[in-house]
Amino acid sequence: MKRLANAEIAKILTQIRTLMEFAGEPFFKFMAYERAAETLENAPPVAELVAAGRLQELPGIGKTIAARISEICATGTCVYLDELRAKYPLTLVELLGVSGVGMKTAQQLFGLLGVASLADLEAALAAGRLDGMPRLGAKTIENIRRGVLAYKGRQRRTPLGQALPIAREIVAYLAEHTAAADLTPAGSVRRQEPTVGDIDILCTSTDAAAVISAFTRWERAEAVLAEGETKASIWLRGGLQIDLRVLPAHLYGNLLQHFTGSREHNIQLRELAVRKNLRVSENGIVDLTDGTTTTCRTEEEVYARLGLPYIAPELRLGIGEIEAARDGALPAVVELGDLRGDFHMHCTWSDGRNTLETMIAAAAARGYSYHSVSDHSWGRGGMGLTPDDLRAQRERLREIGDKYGVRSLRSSEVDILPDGGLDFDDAILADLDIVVASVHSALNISRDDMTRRLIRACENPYVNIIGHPTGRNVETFPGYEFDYDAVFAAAARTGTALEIDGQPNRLDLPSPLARRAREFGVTFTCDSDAHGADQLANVAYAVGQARRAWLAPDAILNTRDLDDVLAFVEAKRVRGGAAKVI
DNA sequence: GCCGTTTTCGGCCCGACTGTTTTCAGTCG
Repeated sequence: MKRLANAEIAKILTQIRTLMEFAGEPFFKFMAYERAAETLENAPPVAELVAAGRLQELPGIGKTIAARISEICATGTCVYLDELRAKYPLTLVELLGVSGVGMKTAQQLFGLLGVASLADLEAALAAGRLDGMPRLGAKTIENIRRGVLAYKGRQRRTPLGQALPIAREIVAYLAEHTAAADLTPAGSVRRQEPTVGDIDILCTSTDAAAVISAFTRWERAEAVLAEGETKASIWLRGGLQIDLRVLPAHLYGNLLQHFTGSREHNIQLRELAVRKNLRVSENGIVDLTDGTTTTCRTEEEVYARLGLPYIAPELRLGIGEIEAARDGALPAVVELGDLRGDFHMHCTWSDGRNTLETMIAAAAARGYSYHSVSDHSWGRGGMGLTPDDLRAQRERLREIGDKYGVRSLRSSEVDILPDGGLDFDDAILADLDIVVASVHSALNISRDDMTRRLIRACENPYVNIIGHPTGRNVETFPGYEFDYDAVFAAAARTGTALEIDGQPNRLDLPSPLARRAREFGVTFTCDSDAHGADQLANVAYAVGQARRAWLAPDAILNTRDLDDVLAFVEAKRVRGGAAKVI
C-alpha cells in the first residue's frame, strides 16, 4: 500500500484522540494521543523509524501509541480507531471544528438530538431544534450558526507568506493609531510555521482599552469575535482570525514567551516549572514556596528563571528542545545576517520579472559578497536558456557584477530529467561556477524511480545543489515520493548540497526532513529562488525553516566565504562525483 | 498513555472571555 506521510498518520491519531474524549476516556489518556500527533507533525519520516524500531525514541510516544502507529503504517488504520468509530461516527470531528462548539456541546447535540455531522447540525439549526436545550441561549445558538458559516467558508490554513504581510500591516496600523509599544507578531507566524491557523499580535500599553478599541475598529475587520479588557479577536474577510493581547510593559517578556507558544512547548515548559515549584503564565512567574512573582522584560529572563538558556522561537515545538536546552545541547542556529550570498534567482532571460542588471544590483544592495543567477535550462519549454544563451549571459555577469561590487557567479538551474540525467551536457556545466539541479517534470514516477533519479543527479560531478528537493507546495502538494534517507546519504557522500528554498509556497526542504538530512552530514543552502528583485528577501523564510531544522551556520554553504564555496564545488569535481568516492 | 536531577507509581499547565448564570461552565488559545 501507499506509504503514509507523517501528517496523515498524525491526522489519524488526532481522530482517535477526539473520539476518545467523546467516549469519555480519561483526560490524560487522550491528551497523550494529541501530544503524539504533534510530535509526528515535526518528526522525520515515520516509516523509516518504524522499520528501524526507533519510534519510541520520539518524545511522547511510548509502547501503546508506538504499536498503534506501526499498525497504521502497515494497514492504513488501527483496530482501536475502528472500535471507536463503531460507536461514534467520525463526522463528529466536523462538529468540534465549528467555532463555538466544544466537547460538551457536541456530546449534548449527539446524545439528545442525534446530530453527528456538520450537515446534521445545519439541519437542526434550520429546524430550530437547538432552541430550549440546556445552556444554549439565543446568543450561543447564533454564535454556533455563525461558526457553521465560517467552517464552510473557511480557507485552509494560511501560508506564512500571506500571513506575515498581514501581521505587519496590522502592526503598522496599531503603531500609527495607538500609543502601543512592543508591537510584535507572535504565535505560529513568529515560529515560522509554513502555514498558520491564525495571527497573534501582542503589544504593551498603559491604555489597553484604547488599543483594543482601535484594533476592533480596523477597516479590514469583518467581525469582532471577542473584545475584553486585555485581549480581542477579529475575523478578516475569508475567515482568517487575528488575536491581540495587550499587557503592561514590564510583562513584555512573559507575554511574548506565552503568546509565541507553541501550545505544546508551553505545556512542557510549565510542567518543568511545576517541578521547581514555579507557576508560569503571561502574568509572570510565581514562586509557590513564598508567593513572590517575577516579571520579565525579555524572554531571556523567562527562560533563565526556569534554569534554561534562551530557546529560539522557531525551535519551540515541544519536540525535545526543552530537554536539549536543559542539557546544553541546543545548537546556535543560523541567522539571516550569517548569509553572504544567494545561489538561486532568476531574471528576464528565463522566467524572472527583472533584468539581469536589476537582479545583480539588488543582490549587491543586500550586502552579499557573491550570488549566482540560476536561470532555467532550455528543456523548460520556451522560457529556458539554450547553451548559446548561457554563454552570452556568462559574459555579462562579471562586467555587471564588477559595476555593483558583487561577485556574480555563473550558474544555471538545470532540469533533472526523468532518468536522472541533466538538461545540459557536462561540458556546458563544467563552464559554470556552481550548478543548481531541480526536478520540474515527471513528478508522478514511482518512488524507486524518483529515488534513483535524485541519487543519479547527486552523483553528477557538476551538480552542487539540489533545488527544492521534494517539490512540495505548502498548500497543494505534499511533494513527490522518494527514499529520503537514501538520497540524504547520497547527497552527503557526493558533497552535494540540498537547498532550503525560501519561496513561500515551497519552503523546501521541509524542516523535519532537513533535520533528518543533517544526521547524514548533508550541507544545505538557504536560497530565495527569487523571480524578481523584491523576492530576494524571501531568503528570510529559508533561514526560518533552517532554524526550525536546528541548523547552525556551519551547515549552510552560503554562510561561508567565496573561497570556501568555490572549494566546495572544486572538491566534488576533483572527486568526479560518485566515481572516486571512498 | 507517558514519564522520571525529588517518582517505575503517581503525578500530569494556565488564564481570558462569553453567555447563562446568580457563582460558573464551556470554549479557546
